[in-house]
Amino acid sequence: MTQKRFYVTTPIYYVNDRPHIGHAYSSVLADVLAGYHRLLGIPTWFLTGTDEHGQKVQESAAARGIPPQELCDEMSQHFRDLIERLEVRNDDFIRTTDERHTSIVTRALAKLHEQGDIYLADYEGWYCTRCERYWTDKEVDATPDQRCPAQPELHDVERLTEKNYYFRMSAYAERLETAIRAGEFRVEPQKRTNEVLGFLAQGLNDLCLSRNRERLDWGVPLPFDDAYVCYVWVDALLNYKSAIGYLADDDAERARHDSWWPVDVHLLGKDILTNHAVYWPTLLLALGEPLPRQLLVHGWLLDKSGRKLSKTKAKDDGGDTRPLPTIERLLDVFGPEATRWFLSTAMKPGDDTNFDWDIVRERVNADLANGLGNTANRLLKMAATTCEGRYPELGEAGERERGIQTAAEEAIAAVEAFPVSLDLASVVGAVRRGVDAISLYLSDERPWKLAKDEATRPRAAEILAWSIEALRLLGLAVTPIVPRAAARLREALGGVGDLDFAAERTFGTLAVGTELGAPPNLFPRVGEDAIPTA
RNA sequence: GGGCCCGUAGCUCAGUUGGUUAGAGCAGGGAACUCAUAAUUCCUUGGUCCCAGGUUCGAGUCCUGGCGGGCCUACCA
Repeated sequence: MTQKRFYVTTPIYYVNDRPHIGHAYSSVLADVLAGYHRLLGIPTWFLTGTDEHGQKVQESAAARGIPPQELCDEMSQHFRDLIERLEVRNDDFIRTTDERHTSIVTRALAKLHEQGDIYLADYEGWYCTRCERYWTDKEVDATPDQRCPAQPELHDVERLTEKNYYFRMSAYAERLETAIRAGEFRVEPQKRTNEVLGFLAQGLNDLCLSRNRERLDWGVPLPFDDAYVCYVWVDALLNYKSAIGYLADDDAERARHDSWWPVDVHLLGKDILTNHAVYWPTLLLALGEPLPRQLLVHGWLLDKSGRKLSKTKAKDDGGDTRPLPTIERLLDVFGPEATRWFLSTAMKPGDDTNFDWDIVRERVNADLANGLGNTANRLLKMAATTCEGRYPELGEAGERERGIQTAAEEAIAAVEAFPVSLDLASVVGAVRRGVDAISLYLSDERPWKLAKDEATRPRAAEILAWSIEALRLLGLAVTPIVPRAAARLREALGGVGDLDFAAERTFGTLAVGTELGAPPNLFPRVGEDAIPTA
C-alpha cells in the first residue's frame, strides 16, 4: 500500500517550559519519520510549533513584568533554536498566537456554537483560592476533611459556582469508540488503545472550554461571549489544522488543507494521550472533519534513577558526579548527528527508557564510530591503496558475496516498508546487521592480504567492490537519521547532485571506475574524557 | 480510590497463539588479526525472568494476591 502523501506533526510545545530532551525526542522522531517518506519520494508535510496561551504563560509574564506576547516570542525562539541545532527540517512552525491560528480558532468555535455543540452551564466545584484552581470532587474527597489536594495542611477549599461554556464531548463518545474499534482512528502502540477505551468506558463528560477573563485573559476570546477566552485544548489542538489552511478565506489555502488532511501521524508523549485520543477526535467529529489516521504515542527518556529528565535537576546520584545529560549538553558533546542517532534508537515508541552519558556514548561509538564510520574508513583506505581509489568490478558472486548483498538489500527493504510499518527499529537493525556482515566478510576474505600479492590483488579489489556497494546502500538507508554523514558518504562513493533513491537503491549500480573519495571520518569516536565532569 | 501499563544478564532491551538446556547488543575476561576511528573477528564470564501462591504434562509467557515504578483520572500543559 503506497501512500500518496504523508503529514506528520509533533505536539506544539508549551512555552512555559525550556526545551528539554522530550521535545528533542519528539522533534527528531517526527523529522526521521518525515525523512523516510521524503527519501521515498512521498510528498511530505512536517509541522511543529509552540503553544502559547494559558495561565502559566500569563503568570510567568506577569512575574517578569513583561507582556505575555514578549515572553512567548522569547520562549518560542528557544524551541526554534533547539530544532535548528538538531538539524530538524520541519516544513512549518506554527504558533498559537499567530493570527492565522487565532482567526481559525475563532471560526471553529463559532461553528460549534452555531450548531449547538457549545452550551453555557454552571460549574460547581471545590476552588482553592491559594492555588487559583478548581479541584474535582474526587480529588478533594481523597484528602482528610476535604482540603486542597495540593496543600492539605495549609489550604482549604470552598464550594464555588462559575458559569462556563462546555463542548458536548459526551455526544460523540460512541462514534469515537466505534472509530477506534474499527481501526479508522488508530492509537499506537496497542496498549494506548486499551487505555483510551478504558477511559471511554468510564463515561465521558462534556469538556469545559472557557475561562472567565477575570481569571485568565491570555487566550482567544470566545466569538459569542467576549467575557471569556477559549481555554487550552480547543485552541491548542486546532493548530494541526489551522497551520495547513483549515477554514481559511483563501481557496488555495483551503485546498492545501484538503490535500493534507487527515493527518497521517500525530506524534505525542504519553502524558497527553487523552487530549489527543479523546478531546481532539470528538472535536473533529463535531466539526464534521475526518479523524487522524493514527496517533503514535511515545514514552519518556528518564535519567538513570528513573526521574523525568527535564530541565536541570541539580541532584546527581549513584556516585555519578557528572552533570545530567540535558539536550544542550548532549549536543555539545556528541553533535547533532550522533544525538539524532541516539534519540532515534533510544526506545521503541511506547515505553520509557533510562539513559545516561555512558549509554549514549556506548551506543554512538558502537553503531556509528566502530560500525558505519570505521567500515567506511577502512574500505576507502583500502580502495585507495589497492585499486587507485577507483571503484573496481564486482566479479562473480559467490555465496559470501550474495550474503552481503542480501544484507544490504534487507536494509533497503526495511526503508521501503517504512511508510507502512513506521518501524525504525527494523531499519536500524537491518543496518547493524549489514555492517556486521561487511565486517565479517572482510575478516574472512582478508583483502588487505590479497592486495599484497600481484596475483591476488584483483580478487582483493572484487572483495572491496562488494563491500563498498553494500556500504553504499546502508548509507542510503540511514540518510533520514544522519543526513550529513550519509551525504558525505554518498559523495565519497561518487554520488553527485540530489539524492535519487529510486535510482540509487539497487545493488550493483555503482559504475566501475567511479572515483572514490578520501576516507570521510564520518563519526568521530567519543572518548570518556569528552563527557563533562562536575 | 478507579483505569491502563511496566518490572527478563552490570546496562539498554528481544522473547511470537504457554513447549526443547531463556536470547541480542553494549560493557567485562581471553585469543586472533593488523586494512581501519585501540577498530574488527572468534571464544568466553554473567540471569531464583520482582515476590508468593494457583492452573497445566509443561509458565518469562495464563490466573489470583502482594511489592516497586510510570501515565491518566477531564479545567497544568
